[in-house]
Amino acid sequence: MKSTSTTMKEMAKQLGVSVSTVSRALQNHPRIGSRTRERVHALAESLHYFVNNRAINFKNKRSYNIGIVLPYLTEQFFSLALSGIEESVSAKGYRVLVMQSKDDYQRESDAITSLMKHGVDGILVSMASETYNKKHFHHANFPIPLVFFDRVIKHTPYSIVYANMKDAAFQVMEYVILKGYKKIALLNGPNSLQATEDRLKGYLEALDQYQLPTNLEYITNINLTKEDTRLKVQYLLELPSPPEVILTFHDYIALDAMQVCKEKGLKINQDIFFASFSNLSFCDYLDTPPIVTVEQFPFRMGQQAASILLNAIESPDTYQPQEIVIPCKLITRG
Amino acid sequence: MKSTSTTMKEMAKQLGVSVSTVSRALQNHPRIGSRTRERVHALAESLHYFVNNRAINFKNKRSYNIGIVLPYLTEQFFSLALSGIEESVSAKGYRVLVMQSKDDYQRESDAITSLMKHGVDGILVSMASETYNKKHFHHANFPIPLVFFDRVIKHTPYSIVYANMKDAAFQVMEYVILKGYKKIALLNGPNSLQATEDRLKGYLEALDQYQLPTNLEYITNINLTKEDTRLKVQYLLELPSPPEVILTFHDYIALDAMQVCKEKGLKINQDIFFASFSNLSFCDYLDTPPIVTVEQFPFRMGQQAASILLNAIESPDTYQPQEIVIPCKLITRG
DNA sequence: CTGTTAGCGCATTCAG
DNA sequence: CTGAATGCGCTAACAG
Repeated sequence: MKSTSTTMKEMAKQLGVSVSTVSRALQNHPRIGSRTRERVHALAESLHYFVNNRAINFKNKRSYNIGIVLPYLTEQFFSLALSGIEESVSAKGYRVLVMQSKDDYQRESDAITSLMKHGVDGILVSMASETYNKKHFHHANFPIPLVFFDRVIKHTPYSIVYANMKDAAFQVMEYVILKGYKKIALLNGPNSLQATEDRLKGYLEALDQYQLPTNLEYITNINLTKEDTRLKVQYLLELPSPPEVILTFHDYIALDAMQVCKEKGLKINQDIFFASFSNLSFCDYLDTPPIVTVEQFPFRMGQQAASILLNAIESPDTYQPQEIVIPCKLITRG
Repeated sequence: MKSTSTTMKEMAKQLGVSVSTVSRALQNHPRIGSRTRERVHALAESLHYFVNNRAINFKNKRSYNIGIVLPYLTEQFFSLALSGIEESVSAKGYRVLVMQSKDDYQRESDAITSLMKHGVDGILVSMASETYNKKHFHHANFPIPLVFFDRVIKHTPYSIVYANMKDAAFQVMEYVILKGYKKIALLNGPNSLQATEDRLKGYLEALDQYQLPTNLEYITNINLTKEDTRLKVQYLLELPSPPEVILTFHDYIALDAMQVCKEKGLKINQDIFFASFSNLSFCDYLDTPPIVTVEQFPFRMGQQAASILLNAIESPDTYQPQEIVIPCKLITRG
């Protein structure tokens, strides 16, 4: 008894009128007899009729669905961004289709294809860290608009929204250097990410500007897994001259790195210090948080990206891909 | 130049064949000339043709979209559950449409309506705390299957998946009582939630079983906002005989409650203790975490709920609403 | 092996 | 004021 939903057709039949009459009655079209309108409405009510928006959208080649592809829903940064996106688009009558790439190229590519075939009106992407090949985006842009946020590709025909991480990295370093530390390691992300490059640039620029030596042993990359973090922190701690401060890719990494240090008997914010990015809310509850971090405003970033995408969807003729750089805010603790 | 995507119709015209031939060629139908098939595939390739799945789904009255309505994407519990849902359904070719109710009745009701009209294949809901009226769910069940998770309504025709919070509350209390504490307050959630009632039952049962007096002053409800938490914690601390332990609705609340205590000069896990629910990952990084909490397995809960829903969608004839109670696991610290 | 027809649910011409 | 016809993109039953 797969009770299928009521259609206009059935109602038309029951009332002995045409489908177009039912359609007009339902949308309170001016040129409809009030008598007929009443009858249609009454029947619709009793049959619990509700429109099949998919039919309408299908006809209009619109879905009012926005696709989102991001690495992990469980990372606070992304769930905040998603929340901003959802808030923005739902206010304009759109819905959000989320897919996780889990930092995997194939999953990301499949997700994009799936969204395209399904006919979303636009796509928002924060790239997987393992995405070196960017082909899967290129066939996606037409005819569906695509906007990158946070993990973006620069110099492409797409709009991008991201935080100025080079500047942020510089500021963080500046803060640490002015605190008097000289041996500062960088636990950076994977090289496939623009954000990794930007952090490195800011890091190097700060060392340069404050005339500190660049020690290549202090610069290391991780693939964002816990295991790799552990490995690289151990490596740093076992250097002949271990760092005083570790600048980590973001707060999650800092937390795991801290664990490793604690296991080695080091006291955080005493024997070793951390600087970081992201300003995740739970750091406020820590007794030994990173001494400095960066607020990247993921919620706002999501809203911005969504707003650009909606604009691209609703005014395709005047739309020009744009690049929005969100300034970061330094958060210092002691 | 709103470049609309290529259709089979166009390709058929270009090749001088019928649309059905193109359709068959594309899906490698057995009864098609290999010559024709090649030509069609070649053209499809060069035109970057991809199927419009919406047309197919529309025809088949399926969307392969699952709607999710939950309070907040930013709460770790829900993002974990969503992650489990996304993982389960995407493995079976479904996509996930998320909407946040923000614990608001109207938003929740609108979300459900929007999803229904849009024609999702099924809906997963974790109820808004302000949802007292349950009407909006009832018209939703036909013809779309609906499954509640975590914040469920018992005794309804819907499937429900939830953690056994009464049992969990009892176990937490038992642990606290056996530690020797007698003055235990309950900072419970809003009464609209089943989980609130369950926690209260477990709390009372434990007091009863261990023959401790029930002090009504120790039992208080909050609406899950930071402000209300602050208010109620202050109330508890100002009682003539303040509690030694506060059992909070979940870890987020515990964190905020701890802040209030710290501001009053109390030392956590010394002057006052906390017990809680949820076992959020960041608590592992705290120096003074709740002494006991409950792992509710939100990821698995999401998976379970998704699997029941998919089953309801794919085998509607044999589907029977079911009630899955996920056992919790006590996490003790110190 | 291939073309013709019908239809999914609806809005929208165009005719009365 | 209302009905008939058309089409959105595609598949499938029915004919050849």
